[in-house]
Amino acid sequence: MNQKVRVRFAPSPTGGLHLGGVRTVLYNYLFARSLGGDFVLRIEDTDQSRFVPGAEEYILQCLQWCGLEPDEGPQKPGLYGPYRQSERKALGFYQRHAEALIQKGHAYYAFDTPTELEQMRAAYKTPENPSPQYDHRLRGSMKNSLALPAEETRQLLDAGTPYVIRIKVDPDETIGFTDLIRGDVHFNTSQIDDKVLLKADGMPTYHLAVVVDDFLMKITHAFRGEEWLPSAPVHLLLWRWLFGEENMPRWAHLPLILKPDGNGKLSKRDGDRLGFPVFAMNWSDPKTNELTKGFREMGFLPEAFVNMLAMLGWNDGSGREVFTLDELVGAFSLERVHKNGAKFDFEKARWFNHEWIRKEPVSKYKGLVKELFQQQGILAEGLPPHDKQGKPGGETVGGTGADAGADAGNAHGDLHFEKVLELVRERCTLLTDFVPQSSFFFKAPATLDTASVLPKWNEGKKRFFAQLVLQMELLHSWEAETLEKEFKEIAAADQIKPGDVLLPFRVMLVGGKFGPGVFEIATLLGQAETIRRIRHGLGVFN
RNA sequence: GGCCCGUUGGUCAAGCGGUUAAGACACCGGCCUCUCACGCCGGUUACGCGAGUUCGAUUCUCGCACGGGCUACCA
Repeated sequence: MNQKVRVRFAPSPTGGLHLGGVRTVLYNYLFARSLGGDFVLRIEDTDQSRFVPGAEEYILQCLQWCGLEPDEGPQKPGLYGPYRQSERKALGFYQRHAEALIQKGHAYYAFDTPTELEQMRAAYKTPENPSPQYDHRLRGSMKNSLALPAEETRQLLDAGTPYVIRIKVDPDETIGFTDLIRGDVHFNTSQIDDKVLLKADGMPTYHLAVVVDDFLMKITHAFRGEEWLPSAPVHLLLWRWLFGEENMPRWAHLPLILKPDGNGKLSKRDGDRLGFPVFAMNWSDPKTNELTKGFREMGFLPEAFVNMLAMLGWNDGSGREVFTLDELVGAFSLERVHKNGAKFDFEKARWFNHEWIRKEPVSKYKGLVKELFQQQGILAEGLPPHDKQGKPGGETVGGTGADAGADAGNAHGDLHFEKVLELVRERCTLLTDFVPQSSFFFKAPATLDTASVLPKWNEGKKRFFAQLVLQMELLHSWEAETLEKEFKEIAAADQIKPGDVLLPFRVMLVGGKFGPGVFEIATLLGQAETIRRIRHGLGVFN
């Protein structure tokens, strides 16, 4: 009754970790945390043909990135190991239970070869029944221990003939269970086929493994995608015969995440096609070397990714959308999980990220942004950027302004770097946006948007900027307010509307028509660099 | 084909017998403004269809339609 809540995420190590997979983890996690339960990671590597090296480590890294780390798993064994099904198979966990089912008359040996199965399907296929099943109707005419004389079965077994073990589902019974999300669900056993439980290689299929492992690992609540609903009756039967239906975990079949356009469930292909990630992190297939982009590398904050996923199929009813993981733990309830699938909307995902970039302290992600700058060659570790550009040492202004502070590699530079991020963050949707939005702070623009300036460029403006440079050089304080005041005074003296020279000023500093307020920019740029850029701009425009 | 699940604006969704049917994203106007963004104001767009139950159905029931999932020695 009052047993401890235990949930599990049981992925197959076959490739990248899909959005839907992460959401399943998330709901598992939220449910377990909110009830003080355990969250277990179990690796379902029973299909050798689909096993991909590195996939397990990758999954773990994804969970770490998302902040959804399991309490137990292959790398953190608890009392219910091992946590890889291949290892559990080696211990005979599954074979034993499959045999037990045969003893009880609920399973049987089947010797049909893959070719024979194909032949059967071809032979019985009709327009009304396009996919004939190996079931109570057909098993009598197949090669199995139910149809064959006992003697022949023994001989086949003794001869080492490859076999599988199939569940024996008897017809005409209605079985059902109460799904935590969907309510009562019923099935008629006449529709259920004799699924393979143990494969010829001795590995269990998902059906046997999930039941045996959930029992052995004392799983109390099992979440999985809706695509599993049709096989739930098989699992229910297995529970009934093996461990008792009353011990079966409560099931919760989660709605699917669908393609944004058209219909069907979201696949990696859709992401490639529509230009957005589907995997949590970059995944490169070891066989094909094909690289698939992940949300992380695309510039998403894990907090935003998780938040977005949580809202895809659940909400707290209040209209609130932005939640931290801890807040989600507090607010989450299975009753409010939707039944219907949701089309994935990348725009909305971007919006969540934007919210999080604005919400989090920049210190939380400045390291990531710094890396992006370094990748682009805009910032080098430990080197003041302007020096790196080969400015003559003598020209370096000691102690004042941006030059001394632009080095993001030391404490002082760090502060400057944070100020820059602070200034541009609200126009960044993805972390990668910081590069185009603020690289001009560290590297003078390579080209200036002359098209926006030249048509209206004249002698008056030329004079104004020459005057501005002179005045700036005399300034002892370098703050946005005084700058703006100075700027406007010169304009007034020259009978120029400030609005007319603001845009050229901006273009000189950043290269184009974008960015935060010009005086804020100039402040962070520093006196020397600002003057330098104005001079350069004058050279270009004249 | 069969079985199962689902169906509120373009998308995510609130609603749980009586509402002018929330809100968010997107979109379209406007304001703010040195640019871009933010912010603010405003706008377009929805209960799949048909029966029933009821004084009254978006809400309950049943059909239909549509969408989705499954139908492997894959998970």
